[in-house]
Amino acid sequence: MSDTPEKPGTPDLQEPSLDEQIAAYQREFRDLDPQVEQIVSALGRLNRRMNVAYGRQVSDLGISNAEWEVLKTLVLAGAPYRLGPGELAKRLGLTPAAMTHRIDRMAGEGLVTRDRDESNRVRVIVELTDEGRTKWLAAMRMATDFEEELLQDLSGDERGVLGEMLIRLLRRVEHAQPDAGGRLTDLD
Amino acid sequence: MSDTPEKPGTPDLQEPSLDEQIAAYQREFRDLDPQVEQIVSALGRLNRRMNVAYGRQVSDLGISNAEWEVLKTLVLAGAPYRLGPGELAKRLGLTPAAMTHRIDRMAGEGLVTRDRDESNRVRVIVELTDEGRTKWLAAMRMATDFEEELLQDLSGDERGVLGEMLIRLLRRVEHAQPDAGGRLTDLD
DNA sequence: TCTGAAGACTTCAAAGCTAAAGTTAGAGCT
DNA sequence: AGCTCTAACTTTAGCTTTGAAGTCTTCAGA
Repeated sequence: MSDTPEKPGTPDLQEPSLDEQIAAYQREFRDLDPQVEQIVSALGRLNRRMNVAYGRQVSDLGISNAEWEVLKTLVLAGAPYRLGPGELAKRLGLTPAAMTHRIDRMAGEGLVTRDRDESNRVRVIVELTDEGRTKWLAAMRMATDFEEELLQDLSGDERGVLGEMLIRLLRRVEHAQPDAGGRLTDLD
Repeated sequence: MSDTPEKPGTPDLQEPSLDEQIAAYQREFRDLDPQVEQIVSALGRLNRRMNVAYGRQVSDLGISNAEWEVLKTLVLAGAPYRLGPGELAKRLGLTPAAMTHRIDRMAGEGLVTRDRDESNRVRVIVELTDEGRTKWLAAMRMATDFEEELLQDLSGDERGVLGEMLIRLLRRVEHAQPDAGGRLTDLD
């Protein structure tokens, strides 16, 4: 009964420290480059933690991380904040089937509307509602506060350097085409 | 018919470029710090792409990303590569229920064994099989090759700087305790 | 105009996860 | 011994996602 009090839905996550982990890997796998491993593992852990943090924040608004992703995508499309399910699915990396269900829920919650395109009745138009936009804005404020806090220890120069390096890595992964050898391709 | 030929299970993922995305956000949200946004978005995208890449690689070994996580955790525990379901669940950030099912599958595939602890029959011991260890090793080789390729453009010095900065960020997120205000907490 | 084909979702069945409700073994009292 | 409590899984019900199989336009040809 003394353990960390957490919101349900978020198990505890007890990992060995990064240093311990790298040391253990080196014992088991001689060829490991500890510097590379440090970067890769830190990236992975950072992301996990960040996603949890985002999830908790937006849950206070009554939405899930998944729903927030949809809101962001619609806002990014620009006014009038409309996209078809297929396009949404592509940008979010989901199957169209999953998108259908997600839109169902969100429409039920009043975050978006779903209508047939009258000029081409095969198409469907998903549009952000005012409520959806309001929630997006609130989530955005919380997220940017959190992100600023996260980067607090880095100076402006350091941030520039970090951003530049990450973008170089990103380019390497994004530009790598789906290839025969099974390396370097996209999506989660 | 002309689109990228991909393995099934991995939708296309068509996002706007990072620059476009940041520009769009600035139009919609005045307070945005583009430098922060660049770092955060790049982190997120990098991780998505990397996870997909890992997933494709290990699928060639007939295992899923989820199974590979379990193999890694067992190996990290060190010889004789044993852990209980509860401990595994904590380290992987899963519920015990999910762990039970995952172990079921993996035991069925011969990657691990599941036995009751004779000295304390409430406990269960999950142990890596030789086959499991072999697959872990093969996956590890593919992963490290991929990671080395990913970091190819960074010099040794740059890698050091990057790693150090990421660890500083990680510390900030990991040390932040689950708190009342709903910020900075853990798990995926 | 009718037919066939393609495109854009939607529906359906099955996989994998979470939350909550069991089970069962070991521990501490009385 | 007998009881109750707790710990460590397992089981059950319900979601969310995927892959595959529809359904319903629209368009191009015959």
